[in-house]
Amino acid sequence: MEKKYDHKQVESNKYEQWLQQKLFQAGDLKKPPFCIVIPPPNVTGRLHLGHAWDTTIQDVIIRYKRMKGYDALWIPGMDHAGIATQAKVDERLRSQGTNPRGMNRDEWTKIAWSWKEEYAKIIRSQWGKLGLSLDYSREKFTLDPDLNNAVNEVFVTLYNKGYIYRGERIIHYDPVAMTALSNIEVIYKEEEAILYYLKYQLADSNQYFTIATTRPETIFGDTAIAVNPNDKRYNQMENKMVIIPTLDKKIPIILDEHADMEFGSGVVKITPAHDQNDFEVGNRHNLDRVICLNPNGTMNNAAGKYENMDRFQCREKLVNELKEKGLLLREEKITHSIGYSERSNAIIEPYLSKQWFVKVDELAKHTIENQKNAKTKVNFFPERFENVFLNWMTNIQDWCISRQLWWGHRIPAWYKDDEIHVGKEPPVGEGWVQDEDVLDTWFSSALWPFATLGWPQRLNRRYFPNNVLVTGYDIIFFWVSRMIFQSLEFNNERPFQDVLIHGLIRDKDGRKMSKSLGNGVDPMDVIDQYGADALRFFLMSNSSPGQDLRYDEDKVKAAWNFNNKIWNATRFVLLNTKDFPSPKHTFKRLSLYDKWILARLNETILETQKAIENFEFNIVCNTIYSFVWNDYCDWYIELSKFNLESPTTKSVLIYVLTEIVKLLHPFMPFVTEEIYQKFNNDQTSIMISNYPQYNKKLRYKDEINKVEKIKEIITTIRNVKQENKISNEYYLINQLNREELYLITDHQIEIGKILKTSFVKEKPANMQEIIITFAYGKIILCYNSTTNNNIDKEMLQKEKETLIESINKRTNLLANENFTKKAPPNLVDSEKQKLNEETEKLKLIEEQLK
RNA sequence: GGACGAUUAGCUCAGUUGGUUAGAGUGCUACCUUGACGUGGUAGAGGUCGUAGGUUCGAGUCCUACAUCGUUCACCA
Repeated sequence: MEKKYDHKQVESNKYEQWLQQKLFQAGDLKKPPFCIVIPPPNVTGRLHLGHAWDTTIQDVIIRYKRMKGYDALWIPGMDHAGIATQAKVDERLRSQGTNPRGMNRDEWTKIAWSWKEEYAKIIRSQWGKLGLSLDYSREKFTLDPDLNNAVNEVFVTLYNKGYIYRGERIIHYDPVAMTALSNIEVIYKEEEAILYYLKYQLADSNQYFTIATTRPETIFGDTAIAVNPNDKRYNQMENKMVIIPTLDKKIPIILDEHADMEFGSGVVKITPAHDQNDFEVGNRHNLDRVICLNPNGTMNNAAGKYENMDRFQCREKLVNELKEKGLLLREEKITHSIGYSERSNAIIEPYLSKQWFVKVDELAKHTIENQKNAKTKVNFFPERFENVFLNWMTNIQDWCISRQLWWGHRIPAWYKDDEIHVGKEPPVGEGWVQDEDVLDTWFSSALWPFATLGWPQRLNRRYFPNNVLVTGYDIIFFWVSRMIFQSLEFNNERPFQDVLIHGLIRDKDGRKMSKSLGNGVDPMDVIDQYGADALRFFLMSNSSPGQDLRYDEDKVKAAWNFNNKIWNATRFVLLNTKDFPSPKHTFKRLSLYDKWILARLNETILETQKAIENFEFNIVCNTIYSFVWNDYCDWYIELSKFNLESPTTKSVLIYVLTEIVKLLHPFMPFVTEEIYQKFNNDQTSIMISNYPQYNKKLRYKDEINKVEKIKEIITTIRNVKQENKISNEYYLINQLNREELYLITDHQIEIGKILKTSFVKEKPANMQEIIITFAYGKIILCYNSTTNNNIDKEMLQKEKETLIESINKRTNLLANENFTKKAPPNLVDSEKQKLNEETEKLKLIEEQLK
């Protein structure tokens, strides 16, 4: 074995072997089922650290459950990611000199599919590097034919129920991706903008209104101006006409509550085709809807001479014209929020168009109702995210699902004149034309937990509902909520019992990782440098449920160091158990230390078990880490060195190490497999070994106390030795109380070896002494020095002071009847005992100070 | 404006249902190179737990208010 841990060597080939042995494949019907479906990554690119985190959590759960005896199924898959992928494919085509929109749809789609295959390969290889135990025999893609069938089934059913409708509405329109978006695909940012005050002249007088707008180019879509019916300044002017600035067009003055008397001049322009509120005003007053923008973000013929000019260029030119004509009264800086497209980052335009929508209120009601039933609800971890979810569900708006793209599930609707046919199959007869649009990607993702399990043909109920879904809080609205309401609607059941929500990965300075900041970290680079085990252990041990995680390379290094520590512990065990593995394993005549480490292991298993079931992986990692490093390596291995010829010691060394690698396997699959194989005769994988189990019989409370006492004595002596700068020539005299006296006498050989000294009966001549005080007696340290031992006195004095302080505190506490009456009795007892010990110790110290 | 989260050691973070000397990693200081590991070992310094009140025998933990940072929803002519 190499002295330095080599992650590249250890991690190579293992994944292929696991695959070959079909260890990731589920389906053993004798075992209880357990199922997770992966949140399908987009086929737009490579996996990032967020994916690594998300999937590692799932792999930990799956590997743990598999070792616990479950038929653990983890279904892999990928998402077609409509807008994002189409943009990437287009970008590539353009860079090759092809205009993607000039292609025919089928040709383009072929290219998109080859893109998909290309990236699917990359993603699969990255999953492999991470060590994810995915059952590839069940892999799905959101555009697969069976998924398409599920999508159509859902669309047609909801349409027939009246939950899906087509209508002309104001939607969020992305002029770069040239498609409609749902409201949650818009990201609002607070920004400074200019509020332009425009002069709307009355048609038949010199009087005018001052109207403020941040989007002057939309005046071409104005069809009225509105004042509040209660506004005495203007309400008598209803139905009079005003002239749109720069245009020779008259529009009426209307009375509507929408106009806020307090805001600006109290008069607002109404642009029904480019503003949600105005659209509603328009409906109330039967106003025309004038669209003044083309789908690509340029002005249309309603803008007259500005036709075909970009919307922002038009704004600039128009403002100049208004200025020249004296129609711009003033400009004012304001901050307001501007909507950007989540995908293309283009400024969103509210736009009147005919789109498909899901009417969500009934579905939402059902979902909210279901959350009140403890037996059928989806359990959120951490719980607080349930409120976030319910809050959104309560205020939900209809979901715009049509997208003007080529990459996606085409809407199963056909038109012929005024007729419409919605169905899984095209209508018979001539002249029908299918809707050009596709569905929102999330429409298909929403079916993921059951569409991947054979729905609607035959839903595999064995794995449904899924046991747990793992995802980040950023997609609760996009995905989690939609999976829940669709599953309740179509299966009358939750899609998963539990949903585990994690945070986002940030950079070392707490900033979001993003392409534009260039602060992203490629998990494959990290794996190359430190190994997947180190990356995984870093991710799992440094995060707490629902909280964001800062990426810190130093912490990955620390995880690597842990790897190296285990590796070298293994080296030690192997070097010293050459005749093992053999059938000679024995736990006969266990020593005090053997019992101690077995009991500590047992405690570790118990804590691990408890925490892992609660998804508290940081606790699991830290518990195992400290057991391995502080108990097994620092103490047990050190102590074992004085007893290495004993087969029992060898057996315990191997046994505990084997249990350690099993405990760690879900977190660090590669190195644990490597080590497990070194002690495993039959060559079966650690993946299918049994996860360590707590054993009530191995508590050895007495032995734990004894060893903890020995550790305390050793540590205290080391401390005194260092504080007093005592060289290695020193001796100890045991003057402890009876019980402890014998404890130390029984083990004085190894204690002496560890402390590099020995016990003597009397102080050797010419030596000075320091008395080390414990609650249970004293040990005298004899040392060879010409210096006086004032330091010793100072130390004692200091110790005395803190002791007195503590004794006073405790005495007061115990004198307080409220405490002794109300506090739990065991607490009161332990306080009394501590007080006794402290008083004893104080006596001894005072004696010495005399 | 509503809701949620964060505020604990120099830094990054844990801290279960309140239990009395608040933990880890990293960094820092001193010492140690006897074969598991110097990517290590040993010992140590370092915190009035954001502020102010309150409940309680007892508060980092529960309640109220405030402050700072962040997230999110809504509004935005």
